[in-house]
Amino acid sequence: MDVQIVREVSRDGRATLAHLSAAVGLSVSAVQTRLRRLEARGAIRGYRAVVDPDAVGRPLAAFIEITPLDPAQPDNAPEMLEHLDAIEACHSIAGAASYMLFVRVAAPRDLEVLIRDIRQAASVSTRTTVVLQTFFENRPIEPALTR
Amino acid sequence: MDVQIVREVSRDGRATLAHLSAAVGLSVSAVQTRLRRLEARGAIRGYRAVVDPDAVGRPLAAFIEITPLDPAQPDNAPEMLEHLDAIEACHSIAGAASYMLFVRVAAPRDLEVLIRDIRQAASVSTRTTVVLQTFFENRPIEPALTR
DNA sequence: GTTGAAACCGTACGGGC
DNA sequence: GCCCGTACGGTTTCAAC
Repeated sequence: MDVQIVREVSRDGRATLAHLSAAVGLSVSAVQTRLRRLEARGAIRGYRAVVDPDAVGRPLAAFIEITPLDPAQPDNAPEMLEHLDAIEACHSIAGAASYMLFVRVAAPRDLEVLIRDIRQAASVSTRTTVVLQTFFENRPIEPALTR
Repeated sequence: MDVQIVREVSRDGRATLAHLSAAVGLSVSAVQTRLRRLEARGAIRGYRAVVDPDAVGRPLAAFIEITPLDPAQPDNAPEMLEHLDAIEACHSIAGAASYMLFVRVAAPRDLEVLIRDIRQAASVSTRTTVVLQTFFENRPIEPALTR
């Protein structure tokens, strides 16, 4: 039941309780209680408008792999990079590099500036892969069937 | 003005028109007109609940780079892969590989199955990088300052 | 862009299972 | 514990300006 609510609200974040109620076959009140609980437990972290990057002046996306220059140093790259608003995501990864970033900028020269900022802010080397075309992204997460 | 509305609604996708109206200093109706126009023009593509991947049984994320086995063949990998709901994003990239995927699964063995499915569906070789920890992701896109 | 009125929705509360 | 129904205040909608 909760799974179905999550699915609906992750497809349409502005769906009304009445609509959700119709979709899952519960009363509005019951849906509201479940939704509030899902939000309180952190299963639903919030709601976002999905924005077209081109429309807000960030048509160029890239992946940036990051490797600390001195592996002996304590490494707090994520905190050092958080203030750069071009960085949309930051993961630590298994592999040659330590972190994988996903970034969006307006133009190639902004990417150059960003890479320089990243290197300076976190004392790291970088390896950048430019995105040529995005076929799809941010697809709603389907609750996994396997338990 | 539109920029400010986009920023607000991308931080809180369920913000009411009344709240947006207060935030940008326009009447509720004016905000509604602008919001409808932004949606119609595709600047706002939709609204999503931000779901905790752990809570829906997909705690394991990975990047998968994809290279066609036969570069001479016409390549329609994205269409071939669209039906796999573990794939959250699919970009074509500049670099050694042709595509970069971002995927979420329940456990390592599901990743194994997924990689096999991808290889078969699209006749490609893959290179997978497991995500160890996500510091942040899906941060709201700030409209770029530079024009 | 604005105002205003009607329809709709979110919320809290009472009660039943 | 979970669910439903109702009533009220806030919200969305759409007309006229």
